[in-house]
Amino acid sequence: MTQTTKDRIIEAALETLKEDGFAGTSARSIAKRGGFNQALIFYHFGTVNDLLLAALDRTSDERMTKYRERVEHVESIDDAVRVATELYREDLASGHITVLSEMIAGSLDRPDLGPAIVARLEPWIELTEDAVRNVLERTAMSGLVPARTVAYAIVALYLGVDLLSHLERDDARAEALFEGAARLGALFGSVAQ
Amino acid sequence: MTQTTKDRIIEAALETLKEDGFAGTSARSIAKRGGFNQALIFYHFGTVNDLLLAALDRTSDERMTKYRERVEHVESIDDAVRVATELYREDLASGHITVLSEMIAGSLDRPDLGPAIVARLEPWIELTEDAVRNVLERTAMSGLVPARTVAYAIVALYLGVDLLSHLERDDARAEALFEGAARLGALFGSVAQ
Amino acid sequence: MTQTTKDRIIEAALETLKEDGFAGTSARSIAKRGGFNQALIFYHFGTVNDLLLAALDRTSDERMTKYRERVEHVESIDDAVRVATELYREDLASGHITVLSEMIAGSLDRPDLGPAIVARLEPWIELTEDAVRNVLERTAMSGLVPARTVAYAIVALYLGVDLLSHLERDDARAEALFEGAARLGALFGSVAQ
Amino acid sequence: MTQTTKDRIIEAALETLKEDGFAGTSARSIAKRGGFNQALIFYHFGTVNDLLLAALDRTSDERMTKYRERVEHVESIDDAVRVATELYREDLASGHITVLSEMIAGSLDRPDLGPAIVARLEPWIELTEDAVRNVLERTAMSGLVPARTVAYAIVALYLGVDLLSHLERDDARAEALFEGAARLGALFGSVAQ
DNA sequence: TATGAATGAGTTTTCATTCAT
DNA sequence: GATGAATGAAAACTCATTCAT
Repeated sequence: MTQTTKDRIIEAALETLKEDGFAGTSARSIAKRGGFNQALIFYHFGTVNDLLLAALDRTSDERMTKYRERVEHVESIDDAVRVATELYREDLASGHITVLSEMIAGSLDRPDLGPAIVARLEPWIELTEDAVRNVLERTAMSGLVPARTVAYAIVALYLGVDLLSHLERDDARAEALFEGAARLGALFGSVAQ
Repeated sequence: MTQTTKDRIIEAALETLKEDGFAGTSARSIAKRGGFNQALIFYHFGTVNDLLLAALDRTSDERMTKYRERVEHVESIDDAVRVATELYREDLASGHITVLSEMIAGSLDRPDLGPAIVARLEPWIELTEDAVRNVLERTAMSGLVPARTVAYAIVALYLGVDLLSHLERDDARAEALFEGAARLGALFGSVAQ
Repeated sequence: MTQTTKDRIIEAALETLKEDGFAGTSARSIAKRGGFNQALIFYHFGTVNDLLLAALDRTSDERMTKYRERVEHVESIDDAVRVATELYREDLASGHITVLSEMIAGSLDRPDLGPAIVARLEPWIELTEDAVRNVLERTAMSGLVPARTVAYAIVALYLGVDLLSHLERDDARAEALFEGAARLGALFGSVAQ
Repeated sequence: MTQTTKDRIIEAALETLKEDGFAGTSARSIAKRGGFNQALIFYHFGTVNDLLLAALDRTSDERMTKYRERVEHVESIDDAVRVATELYREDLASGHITVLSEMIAGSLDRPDLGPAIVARLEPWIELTEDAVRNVLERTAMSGLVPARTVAYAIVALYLGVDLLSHLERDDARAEALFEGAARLGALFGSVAQ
């Protein structure tokens, strides 16, 4: 299947976001990287913002599919930690984390982008909520704490870890965190079951 | 005591950061808000970056003092959650959260700011580590998981929550999270002691 | 043939260089004189430096063509002095001298411009060297002094005279110098042949 | 004898001119190098321009004294070339050439500096004229060409060589020129006497 | 669809100079 | 004499966006 122009533009935007960061991602830099005319961006997407959102949607959709597949089969805390670790590593390798961090960070103070980003975060919280509910029910821990709040905490934690790894340009601490979580998960698992 | 010009500039920078966000914080906008000449910033701070870092240091120092006082007396999980909640609310009210979020987010892809921010984050992780170690020791849970990793997770979570609240311009979810933590804390407290 | 925008910009730059001097030649002043937007300069030339060099190349190329034509037929010292005088007068009238002087002077302590200027001077030294060699050979004076050194001296002298005329805003002394050269040339010519 | 503040400022200006070039010589950079307050420049010299001229006068006066001593005893073309070569080398070593070049180049298009520079050049032309006349008379060549014009040519040549050496950051060609002059001088000397 | 050209508003930073103390 | 603070104007350059073709 031939790649449409819109696709080419979105891909150039994603690459630019990964390589140059949000601040380095301008109509000019995207067009240069993609080898097309600046104006094409405005023809196809109207504004740079809209292109950026489309690009975020692109990676998010891809990742969301993968996440759904895996999360469905999570049954225990052990499972949950293992799957989360795997997905995190994939996110990191694919650059999805970079794009997400850059977009969130870059959108913080842009009234035109912020709300759109928030909306795009919601499905992730819901997905996480499903998984949390799954685990809580099976481990007879439901009722202790609302699944929604736990999900929110997990997403917030994920986001914070992303930002910090990104800032430090080092994910050693994130890895240590996942390891710690694995150990705790094992412990709780044995207690809770 | 009369306020020095440097103070006035720092305060204008903080206000601008709070009101207009990182992207809206330029030499021009700061000077306009503070009612002084743009060039004065460069006279006193050399670069905009340096002013921004000085401003961040200013709020951070103030908060750090408060945090230290309170964290010292934390002895139980209950304590820890209660103090964290209080401090979070103060952070929110004072605007410190806004400034911190904006600075971290804005610095993500600025090679000149990023490392400086990372360095400024370290004392917070250490402070948290002390508190965590305190609690772990007193609740006979040390050894389960390294205090440093827990501290890192807490700071990352705090950061993530800040960013999300900031993005949503609503802290209801953060409040729910603290409430949930209080409940969990109570539960664990009774178990662990 | 219609004039391209690049041409318009180059011409505005040359005019500004002639009227306002190197120090007075900024993106703003060029754009104002040419009646176009400042940003157009950066769109077409990337930097002000590059525009300035393009402008210098423009006049230099024009003059170089003329010089080559005339220098080819130089056979005697008389010829040489006569042609040099004519060319100098044309240079003066066309403003080429002004542009050259301004660019050289202005580039003295600009590490980004200096080397580019030096490179652009070389062809002129070579052209002069050819002419000098021509004359030396025909007048049986070769061997006395290296043609290259004489060429260097002539270019340096030309440059010095340009600067001084420019500084004084008066070329009477330059004219006197050419007259003196003519007289000397006649004398030497009769001796050397 | 203690050094006056004016002296300190002038020296700082000269050093800055030598190290940073004309464009790098601002009130701020001079003050920084000299370790005094910017405003002191304006207190003592009124404007930066006036300080620069005072600095030029300082080196020029020093060199002029030296030149006069040596030029007085010039009697032959050989002498003239030898003395000129020595003085040039001293000028180069002392940095006087740098200051002179920078000032002339920098003043080209500044209506406030240009004329002042021209005035300061005149004594040098006169000094050269004396030397030329000396030599011409003793070598029975007077009448061939006006001493004044020859002097003008020599000064222009000197200036051109300075600028070119300065631009190239290499004085090899200037040295070659002096050598060539020495050879020619020897030849002419033998013919003319 | 696509593009090269064009623009107005914005950025950080540096400048010579002034002024109150 | 000397200084720290302050200022208005200017510099080069980048931005998202528009427009005619």
